[in-house]
Amino acid sequence: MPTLAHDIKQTVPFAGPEVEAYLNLQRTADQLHRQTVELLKPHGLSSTGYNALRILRGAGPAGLPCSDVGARLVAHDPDITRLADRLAEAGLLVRDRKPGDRRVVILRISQLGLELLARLDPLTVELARRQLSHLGGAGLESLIRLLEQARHPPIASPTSPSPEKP
Amino acid sequence: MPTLAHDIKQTVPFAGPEVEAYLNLQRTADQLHRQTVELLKPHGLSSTGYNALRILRGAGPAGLPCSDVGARLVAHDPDITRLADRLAEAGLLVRDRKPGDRRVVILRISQLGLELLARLDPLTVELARRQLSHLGGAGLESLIRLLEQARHPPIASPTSPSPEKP
DNA sequence: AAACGATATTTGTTTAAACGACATTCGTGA
DNA sequence: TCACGAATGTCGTTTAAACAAATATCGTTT
Repeated sequence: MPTLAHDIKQTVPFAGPEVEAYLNLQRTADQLHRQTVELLKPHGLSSTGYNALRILRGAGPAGLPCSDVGARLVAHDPDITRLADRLAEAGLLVRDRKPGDRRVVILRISQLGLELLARLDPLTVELARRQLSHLGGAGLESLIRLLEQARHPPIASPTSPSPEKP
Repeated sequence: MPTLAHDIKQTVPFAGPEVEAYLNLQRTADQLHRQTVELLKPHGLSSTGYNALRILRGAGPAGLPCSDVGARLVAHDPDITRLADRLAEAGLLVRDRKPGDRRVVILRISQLGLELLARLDPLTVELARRQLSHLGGAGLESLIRLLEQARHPPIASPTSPSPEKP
């Protein structure tokens, strides 16, 4: 008779509203993300690739170093090299060495990449609307505010253990 | 002079609140998820594995078929076989054939698995609190409600294209 | 009971993410 | 100018996710 399991069993449903919110967040994000992946798949693009191309479009013809692209991605990808490999092979971006600093590689979106984004943007915008418009204007604003707030905890980076806890 | 890119550039910042909410959702979920992955890593467990074990604990000694576990996971994993392989090899669960129906494989959490969860639960709960408690009780309830609402659009599955749009 | 379709899991293969080691280049200071 | 440390990418390898095909079992019908 494992009292361990028995004790825990009691607390299973939800260990407080924070855990419930966390699980809802992951579940919802995953569900919506999968729909985006499905939308992008027939165009031969991953969601990471799509995000990278949008970042590069935002950077304009000046392009952006690999590291900057990696830092701005929603899911920080430490391996931009291979991501850029695939996008370059598909002709969606171009790679150049930075004139002043030969360490950095500048990524620029190509005309083909711009055209692909121009085709994809209406689709992803429409998808987001189908997914979320029923929350209403006030609901969306509230959700946005709460999510931003969640990403910015008041103190002490949550990854590092609290320095004292006697 | 690519007017295509130029036109789009205007609309880049955010194509409406739904897109802004979507990106915030993905960004926030990814940030919090990575912290959970970091927390679990030293214990040799992936977040999917951790979720699967919690589902099995909730199922009790009766266990649960593979397919049921897959359906209840936050990120529906179509490949439970290999997930169960790893967890079984680590001694965290046991596999049995269902007596009445030899097609289905019943997964049961082991004593070792229960003990691991008992050690991990306080850590994940504390992490969730560090991540989200600053939203406050009202904020958390509001967030939970909005996320649940987001997962349940009023009509027409968002994955299938709307049947008519002339 | 033999055959058919449905269900549940396994297996093989491709693809991408994760992690670490390595190489190149730059800036700085002896 | 030479050496040293930091910054930036690249590459090799391990691990897991994604997808399709194959296998085994069941329930039902003929």
